[in-house]
Amino acid sequence: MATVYDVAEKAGVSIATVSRVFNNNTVSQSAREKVTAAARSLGYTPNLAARSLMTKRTDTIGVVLPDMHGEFFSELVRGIDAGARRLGLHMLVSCSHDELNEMAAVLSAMQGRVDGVIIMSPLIAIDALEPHIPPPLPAVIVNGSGGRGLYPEVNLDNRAGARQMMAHLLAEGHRDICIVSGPSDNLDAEQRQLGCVEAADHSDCRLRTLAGAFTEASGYAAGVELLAHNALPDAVFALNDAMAIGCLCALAERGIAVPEQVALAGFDDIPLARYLRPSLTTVHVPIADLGSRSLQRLLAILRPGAGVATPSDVLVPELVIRASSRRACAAALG
Amino acid sequence: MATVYDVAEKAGVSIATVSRVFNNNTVSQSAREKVTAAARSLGYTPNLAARSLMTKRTDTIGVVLPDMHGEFFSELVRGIDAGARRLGLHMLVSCSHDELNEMAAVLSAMQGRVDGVIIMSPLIAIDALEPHIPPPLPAVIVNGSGGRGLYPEVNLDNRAGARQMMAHLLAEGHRDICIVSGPSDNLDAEQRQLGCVEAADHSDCRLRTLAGAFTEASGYAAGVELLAHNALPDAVFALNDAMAIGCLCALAERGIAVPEQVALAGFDDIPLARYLRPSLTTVHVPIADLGSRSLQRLLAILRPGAGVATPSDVLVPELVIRASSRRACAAALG
DNA sequence: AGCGACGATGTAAGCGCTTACAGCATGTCG
DNA sequence: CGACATGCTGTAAGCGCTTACATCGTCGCT
Repeated sequence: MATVYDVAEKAGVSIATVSRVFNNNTVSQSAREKVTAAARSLGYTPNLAARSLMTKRTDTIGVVLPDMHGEFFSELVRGIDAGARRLGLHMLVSCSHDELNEMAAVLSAMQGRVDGVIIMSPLIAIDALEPHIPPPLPAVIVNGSGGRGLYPEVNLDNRAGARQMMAHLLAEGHRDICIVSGPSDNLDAEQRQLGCVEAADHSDCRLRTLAGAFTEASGYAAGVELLAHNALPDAVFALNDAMAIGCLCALAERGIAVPEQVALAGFDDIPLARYLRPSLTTVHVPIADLGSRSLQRLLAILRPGAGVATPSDVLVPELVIRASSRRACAAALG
Repeated sequence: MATVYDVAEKAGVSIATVSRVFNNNTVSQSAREKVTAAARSLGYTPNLAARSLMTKRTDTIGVVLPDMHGEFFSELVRGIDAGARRLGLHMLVSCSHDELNEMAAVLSAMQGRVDGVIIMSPLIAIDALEPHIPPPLPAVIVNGSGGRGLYPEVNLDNRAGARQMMAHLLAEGHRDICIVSGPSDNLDAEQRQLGCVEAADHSDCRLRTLAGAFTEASGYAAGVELLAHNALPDAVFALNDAMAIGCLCALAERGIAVPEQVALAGFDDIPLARYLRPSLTTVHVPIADLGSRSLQRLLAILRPGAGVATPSDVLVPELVIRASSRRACAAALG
């Protein structure tokens, strides 16, 4: 590998001039041309380790995810990557951390490799995680509430989304609503459930809960359970789309018509929600936005003054009404 | 930030000894204890830039993807990450490169940041890409055929998968089969189509093709098209699951029963394929395996001798027969 | 003509680390 | 008892780069 010395010699200048050319400092036009020509002919690329040894920067940001299953995470990464590339930043990704120690290990291993990290931790409470974030490491928490304000957060208003959906279901005339919950330790799930309860409390509706785990399989199981007890609600609100799909499958298998006999709703608005039969009423989560927004936040720390801080840290999801929740005539008349 | 000097001073040893402790070289027990104690109390972490300046290693591998849409890529990344973490490697990810220049730029930007790269390039022919891979950068190509053997490849046998599915459809008695193709420049799509044609050539079946783009929307459009011409085939084979879902939606909307009136099959076996109504017959692609296998290949280059080379570079997908392709009675009797 | 200002360039000092080499006790053997 | 292998440890030389500082024309000005 060629070094600054090789380029300098070939171009007939000093190494400082070579360095200046690659760092856009003041260099005469003639010198710049000689250096770039020499560099090209030698196939020179600056050694990044040496550079970051001097500059203390890595131009890389870390992304720590609990998992990589499903479209949610890939969308998030996409959102971050898009912004990062525009800024000339790289992205160090690590997933599959459902456990505190593992998360802490990854975080400390990232130290020195990244200028900052974006952490998504719906399973691990932030206040438990905070002590494990190496102090010199700038961090932004995405979609994980419960922090003590040590790190900026970018959150999705899961609660508001759930309330919106409940309002919609109530407006459609449903009074016996069953929610399929998420994993007990998942903060998104918790917030969504809270929103449901809040909405129900302000109404005259009956709210039941069936345990789920944010997977298709658990949604399917919930659907089976629902039918076994022979007490179909007016509407089923699965707290994510994957479970709604599973549930829909169970209902369809047993000949229950959606939305005629029971309305169904999900949460997330994954791309294929609209292609289900019936198309799925759900809450649209701007996942990629969540990613790009958290990157902006991180950047506001890394390059103070450069980027304007985003106005808000809370993204409000949007109700998407499709066929699966259309007013069931029978329920409306009864 | 503390350095080796600080730790050495506090522990009363030389910096060489400190370094040895952190690199598992021969150090007396007593020295090791003094150093680890000093390091802990100072919160010392080795500076990775300085280390890789000496060692020429980054302990990081690059992953270059064309995109991050859908579950395919996230699964792939998951497969790679799992292996990488076990080996103490980090993962630099970059996505959204549907264009040669962009890909080349990312590749050259990764040089010096990674010890090797895994490149997935279904859109860009490998022989066009190869000249843009910096020569000193070890690389493995995953799922992109057409290379000249300069780099190891890990491929999925798309053709065999398609042939299997065709054999199944033929065995079910279908003789008028319509395939919904993928994007014209996508190599996976190309191979799958080739497999279909091969299988059809060895049979007495009629094969039609409708253009698709690997998206739900294009599958939906294909379904609409199919019905517009009023000439329903015996079976529709969408060359990926997303299109099968879109197609199913279009058929269902117009009251066409699957599989009674027309059989339907997909390719990929994305997690929710089994939860569709009817559940989708498809070709199971071991995506995470593709990822971990390519990592093994890369490792075989990076640490020669350490890992046993994998026996094969070609993964054969597996037919998964579900409800959507069950023999249509009418067709069987007719 | 002589002054300071200024822009381009070179020199050299590290950044924090690994590692070849040398040094220095030990213990072992002829 | 000297020669020699053995096991730890320290010294010092870089890895390839950025950048403070010094140098050196050149120019505009009085």
